Parts: sequence; structure tokens; C-alpha cells
Amino acid sequence: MDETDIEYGTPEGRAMIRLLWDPPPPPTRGPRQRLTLEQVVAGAIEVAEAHGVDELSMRKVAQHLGVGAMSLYTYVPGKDELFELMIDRAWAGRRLPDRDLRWRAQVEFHAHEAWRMYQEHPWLIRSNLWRMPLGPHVLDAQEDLYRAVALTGLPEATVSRVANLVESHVFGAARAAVTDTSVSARTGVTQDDYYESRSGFWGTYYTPERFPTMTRIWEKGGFDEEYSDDTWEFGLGLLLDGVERLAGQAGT
Amino acid sequence: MDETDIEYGTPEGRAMIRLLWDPPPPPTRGPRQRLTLEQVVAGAIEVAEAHGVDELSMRKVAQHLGVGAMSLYTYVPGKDELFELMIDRAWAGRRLPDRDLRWRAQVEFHAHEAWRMYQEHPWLIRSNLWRMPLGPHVLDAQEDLYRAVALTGLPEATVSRVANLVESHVFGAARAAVTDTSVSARTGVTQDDYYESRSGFWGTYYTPERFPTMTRIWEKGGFDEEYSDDTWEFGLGLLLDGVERLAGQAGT
DNA sequence: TCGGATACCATACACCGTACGGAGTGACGT
DNA sequence: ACGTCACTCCGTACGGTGTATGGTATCCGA
Repeated sequence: MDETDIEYGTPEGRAMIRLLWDPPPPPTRGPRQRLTLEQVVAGAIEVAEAHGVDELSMRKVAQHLGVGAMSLYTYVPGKDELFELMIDRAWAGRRLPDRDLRWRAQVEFHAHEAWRMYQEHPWLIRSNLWRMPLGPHVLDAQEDLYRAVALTGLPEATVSRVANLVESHVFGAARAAVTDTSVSARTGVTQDDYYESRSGFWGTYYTPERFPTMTRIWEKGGFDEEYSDDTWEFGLGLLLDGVERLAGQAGT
Repeated sequence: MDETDIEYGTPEGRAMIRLLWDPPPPPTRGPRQRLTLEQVVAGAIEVAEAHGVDELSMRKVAQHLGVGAMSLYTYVPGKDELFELMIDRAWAGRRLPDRDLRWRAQVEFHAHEAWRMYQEHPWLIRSNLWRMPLGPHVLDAQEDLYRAVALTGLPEATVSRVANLVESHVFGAARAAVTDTSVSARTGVTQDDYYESRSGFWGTYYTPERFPTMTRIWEKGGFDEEYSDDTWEFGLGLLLDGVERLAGQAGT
């Protein structure tokens, strides 16, 4: 679990690439493998899904699969590499939009798929910052998103920026939805009993004088439906409106 | 390092809130403390800055401060709580915009400050998802951002969404800059030697036929200056253009 | 048949967060 | 003045982590 990035030019990096793109057939010499790489990755995802990514450990994955902990290392060089395989496998679930749609609908489809992926695999959010692997499914989805954005006819550098913007926006929204940064949700205090609770944080440290705007938003219920679906679609709409204006009326 | 959120209604939660807002004066009965809470938090940040957040451990912080590991627990209930204090302290460095500026300039100032904060404290990025603490400096900065956005005159729910959008966008851009998700940067292969390198990933797995759009963007240099400053400002501009249009011409 | 490559895994090591309890300290009540 | 006792500091220990090492069982190819 080192923080240093795997350098894809190194021998270990090439081994990782090969594992992602071209998992080797089981060798013919020794005893037969009891598992497949697919099963190992799927088992790891099941553990992350069931117990949370913080509880993901090689021993737990091994136990879940009914093998010894060290046996996993015959399938995978280490935990980081296993995690990259998990990420790429999660991206494998992303469907691609119909190419007959207008560019905006295609980009929105991509955003929806990203949102769905994060909802389905919340462990991605705790982890995506580790490293986005150079896996085939990641790259396929990104390529198709680039393709959809490129339909706008915008210059290449802008296409790349817009695509990153869309991915990043959905990730941010998903992160917010999962970690629930909304103040009201975190404290479990609703607007109703706000004025009654004069002990603890509210009323002693949080004062409407110090936080007038937040107080007003709160009173108007602006925090209530913080992270529903249409919250992130609002932001996406804002972004794509801007893109549409940039593109003039060029796109298909 | 549990993943379950600290519930701010629990006794431990109240202790955390008090630690954040109202650090208790050193008690008068026992031997004098060798350190202050400030020093502990600052020392932890120094360790995170020097060795990376993954290397941050109670033992290392203690060693850096010249005390025993367990002594830290007289200042702080645990590592998670120490981390919340670190985050709030990082937010303390965020300056607030001049209130005489137009709303858009104020929001842009906030975004710049957020960007600066992430550049100065990259360890925030690896961690922000753990939990955004209910600390005074976090809340002060957020309140002021809400205030600036509210100058648009937009409805309260929209103000909250836009403010979150701005924070989330800068975070996403900072994350991208740090983890470097760009393909070219990750592989260290520049456009020049792309066509020469026919071994390894490029030329065996990455084929222009499978990734035509990425290839074209690459050839045009669209990935070159991927994460410079004006990259994220481009996205922010897109967002704020949309907000401006939403607001009509209302803001100050 | 048998050599050798390979899978599986028990053990061990270094490191983590932190519970526990003992020793020393120093302000307070008397 | 002095004993009490809250308090700090911290050595030790426990259960967890990722994984290096090496032993043993297994099975293919010659």
C-alpha cells in the first residue's frame, strides 16, 4: 500500500499491464490452479462490497475464497495490483451510448453510467485517487467519452478538458453523496428540532450571527434534498450548456 | 481508522467538536504538558508533508515531536480525530475575498484559494473523503463561499448546489493534477517517441484503431498541458458562465 | 518413470492503531 | 508543610496489516 505510483515503464509496470490486458493462460507444468484471476478479482470486489473497502485485506479475500492468504500472490503481485484489477473490472460494467444520439445525449449517457457505477461500487470512491489503472475497460470507456465530446467539433485540447470535467464532476457528486458532506445530514439535526437543541454544537458554537448564509439556506430547506439524482444533473446541465455555447451549433 | 462516520451526536462526537472549536486549557492538576495541541497538529502536518499521507502514523508523528507514541493520546483521542484537526488547520489558511468585488470575482477568489490549499497540502486530496470536519475554519470558509454565491440572488437551494459545485470542481481538478490521470503523463511517453516505441504497452495493447479519438487528441497535443492552472479555470469559467446566465443580470 | 516447474500455504517480520497500567509530577485541600 | 490524587508520559502488549521466505504436494513433459 505504498503511495508511490507504479511506473508503467518498469518491469513491474509491464507485468501489471499484461495482467490487465492479457491475463496469461494457466501454465501447464505445475499443479492446476484452484482459482482463476477472474474469481480472485470478483471475490475481492465482493469483500469490498460487503464489508467496505477499509476492511478489504488479502487475508479476508483469501478466506472468502477458501484459500490461504499467500495463495493470492500466485495470481496477483500484491494488493495494489489487485485493486487496479478491481477498478478495471468495475469499469467493465459501463455501457456505451448509442452513437446515433446527439453529442449531448451521448455525454449525458456517459455521465449516467459513471453515476451508476459509483452507486453500484461505492468502494471506488474511497480509492479512485490511488490510481486510475491503464486497463482496457477504463480506456475503452474514456475513449468513447472522448469520441462523444469530440462530436461537438471543439478543438482537441478542449475536448480533453471537457471530458475530464464530466468525469470529475460525476465523481465529485458521487463522493459527496457517499460521504454526505451536507451539514444537516451529518449531524442528524433536521430543520424542525434545530431551534430546540440549544446544547452541544448547535447553539454553542454554531451561531446564526457567524453563519448567516448557511442559516438562511437551511431555513429555506436548501440543504434538505442535497444529494438526490437531479442535484448532480443540475451541475452537469450547467456544464453542458456552457459546452454547447462554446461549440456554437456545430455538433450532430 | 474505522470507516464508520463519527456521529456528532455521540459523546465522542461532542468531544471532537470541543477539540475543534474550543481546545481545553491545559489542566492544572498534573505535570505540565510538554506539547500543545497546536504543536501536535502542526507536527502531524509536517510528517504528512514530508513523507506523504500514507506514511503518516502515530509513531512517526510522536518521533518527529520527540515524545513517545502513546503520549499523543493525551492530546487527541485517536488518529482520525488528529486528522480532522489537520484538515481544519489546513482550511485555516484560506483567505476570504474582498466583499466589494462582484460575486463572480469573489467566487473565483474562493476557487483560487481552494486550489492553493490543495497545492500547499496535497495530503488533503488523499483524504478529503474520509470526512470533512465540522471545524470552525472549514465552516467559516464555506459560509463565506455561500455568501458570495448568494449575491447572485439565486434561490437558496441553487446557491447551495452552486457552492458545492465550485468546491467539488476545484477538488476534482486538484485530484487530477496530483494523481495525474492523463495517459501520457502516467506512462512518461511523449508524443515524439510514441511512434518509435513499439514494445510494451504502446504498440502492443494500445492501438490507434481501438482508441482513435485519444490518438487524435494526442497527436494534436491535447494532452500536453493537461493540468496546468488554466485547465481548471476553464472548467470554472464554464460553470460560472452558466450560473451567470441563470442569475439573469441580478448580482451586484 | 522421474525431474523439475509450479501451486499452495504455514510461518515470520515489520509495521500499524491503540488498550492497559505503572511511574513520576506537581497543584490543591487541609 | 504535607499528603492526596489528577494528570502526563510511555513501555508493553494485542490484534491487525502486507508480504518475504521456504517447505511440501502436485502434475506435465521428456
